[in-house]
Amino acid sequence: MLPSGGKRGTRHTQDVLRSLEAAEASLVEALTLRSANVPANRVLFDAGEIGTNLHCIVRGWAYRYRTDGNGSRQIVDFLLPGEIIGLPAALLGVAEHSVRSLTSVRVNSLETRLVGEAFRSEPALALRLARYVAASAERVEELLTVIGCRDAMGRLAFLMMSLHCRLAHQARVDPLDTPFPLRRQHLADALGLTGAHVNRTLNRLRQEGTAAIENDRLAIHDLPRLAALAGLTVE
Amino acid sequence: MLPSGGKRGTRHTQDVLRSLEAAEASLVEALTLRSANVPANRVLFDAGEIGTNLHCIVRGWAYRYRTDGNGSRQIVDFLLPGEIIGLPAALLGVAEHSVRSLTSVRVNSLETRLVGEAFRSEPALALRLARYVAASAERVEELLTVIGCRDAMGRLAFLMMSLHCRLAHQARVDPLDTPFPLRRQHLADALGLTGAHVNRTLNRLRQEGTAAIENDRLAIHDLPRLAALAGLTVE
DNA sequence: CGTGGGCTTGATAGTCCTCAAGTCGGGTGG
DNA sequence: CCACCCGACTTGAGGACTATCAAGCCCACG
Repeated sequence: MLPSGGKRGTRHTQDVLRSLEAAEASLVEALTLRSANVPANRVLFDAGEIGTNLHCIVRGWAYRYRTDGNGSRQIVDFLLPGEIIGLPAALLGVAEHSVRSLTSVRVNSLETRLVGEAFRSEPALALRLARYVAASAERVEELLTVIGCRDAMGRLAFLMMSLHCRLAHQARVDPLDTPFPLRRQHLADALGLTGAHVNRTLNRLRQEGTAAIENDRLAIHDLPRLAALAGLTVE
Repeated sequence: MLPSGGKRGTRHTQDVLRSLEAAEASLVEALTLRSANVPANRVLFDAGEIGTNLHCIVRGWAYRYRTDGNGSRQIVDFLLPGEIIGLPAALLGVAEHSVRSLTSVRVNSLETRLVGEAFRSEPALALRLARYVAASAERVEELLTVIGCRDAMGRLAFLMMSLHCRLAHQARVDPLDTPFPLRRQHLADALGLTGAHVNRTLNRLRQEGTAAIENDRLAIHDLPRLAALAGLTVE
C-alpha cells in the first residue's frame, strides 16, 4: 500500500519534517538555507509572488490569508511551530495567499528545490508533503463548513477548540491557560465577523462561564459546553 | 526544478489524468477497475469510510460536502468531468467529506493503490496528483474568502463566474447558455445562505439584467458586471 | 388525477454590521 | 519620570442583511 511516512498512520498536520528517515533528513538538511527571526505582524510572503522560498516555523505563530479586493481579508489558517509555509506556492508556482507572522517567529528557510527533489528521489518525503497539503486542506474545509453553517457563538467556540486541540497535540497544554495571541480582528477576519461582534460574543462566552480570553491566553472553563458549541463530539 | 507534469506550467485543476506520458498512462490503465453510471443525487462515497476507491469523473457533475451535526451541510466544491474523487481520502486514509452526484454521472473506478504506486515509481504522476490536491485546496480557500467577505449578491456572482470559467477552460461555452444543473438548495448550501434568500437574490440579478438561471442553464447577460460583483478583475 | 419536489413570495424576527465615541494600557520621546 | 500617542478594546444606537416560517404555485412523474 502507501509507503508509510512515519510510525503512525495518523494525520500529519503539523509534524511535517519530524522523525524522518535518515535519507530524507539529510536531503532536508542539505537544502536548508538559514534560520531567521521575524517580528510580529510582518509579511512573510505575499500573494502573487513566484519562486518564493519555503519556510518551516520553528517558534511562534503565523497565519495565511487572502485579500478580497475590498480591502477586507479572510484568514484561511493559522500556522503553528513545525508547519511549512509556501508549500502550495512551491507546488503550483504561484502563491494565491499571503502569510504574516502573528507573534514573533523563528523560521528555517528551505530551498524550493526541495519539493522537486523529494518527488524525484525521496518518495516517502514527497508523500509526507502531499499529506500535509491534504491535511491543511481538510482544516480549511472544516473552517468553511463552520462559517457557512454556524452563528458567531459556534464559530468562536470552534476556533478556540481547534487551536487548543492542535496545541495539545504536540505538548501538554492546560485548558485553563492555553496560548492565544490572536487580536479581536484576527478572530473576526478568520470567522467572517466584525471585531465589534466578536467582542460582544466573547463577552457572552465569558459571562456564561464557558471560556475567556485574557492576556493572550485562553481559559476554557467549561470544556464540554465549548466542544458542544463548536459542534464537536466530546470524546 | 520540478519535473513538469504536462506541457504547460498552468494549474492542473481538472485535467488530472489527461495527456500523460506513456509510462504514467499505462500505470493508470492497469489500475482502472471499471466504468459505471450513477444516477443523479446518489452518494458516491461518505465521510468516515476507509479504503474507498478512487473515481475519475467521465461525464456529469458531482459535489463534495460536509455535514455539520445540525443536519445542515456545506458544499465545499463542485466536481466536473476529468476530476478525481477520493484523492484526499486515499492520501490521508479517511474521508472527511462526502460526495454526491449532482447530475447523472459516469465514473471510472481506480484502485486506491494507484496513489502509492505513483509515489513509488512515477514521480511525475505523483506530482500531478499533489498539484491537483493543492489546486483543489486553492478553490476551497477562494470560496471561503468569498463567504467570509461578501454578501449574497457577491457570493452568487462568484459561483456563477467560477463555474462558467471552469467549464470554459475545457471547451467553448456560450456565456448565454452555460450548463448549470444546481438547485436553489445547492446554491444555498454552497454559499452559506438559505434557499429562500438565494431565490430573492437570483431575482435581483435577473431583474437588473446581469444573469439568470433557467432550465438548468445559466445566461450571463452582463459579464463585466457579474465579474465585478464576483470580485474578479476583468481581463 | 393525485402526489411530491422544487420554486416563489410574504411577513416577521433575529443576527450581525456600521458608525461612532469613549476607555485603557503600553510605548515613545521629551 | 511624565506627557503624549497610538493601537486595541469596549460599548451603544440604529439599520441592513439574512433567516425563519408558512403558504401557494407549478410541473414532472407515477
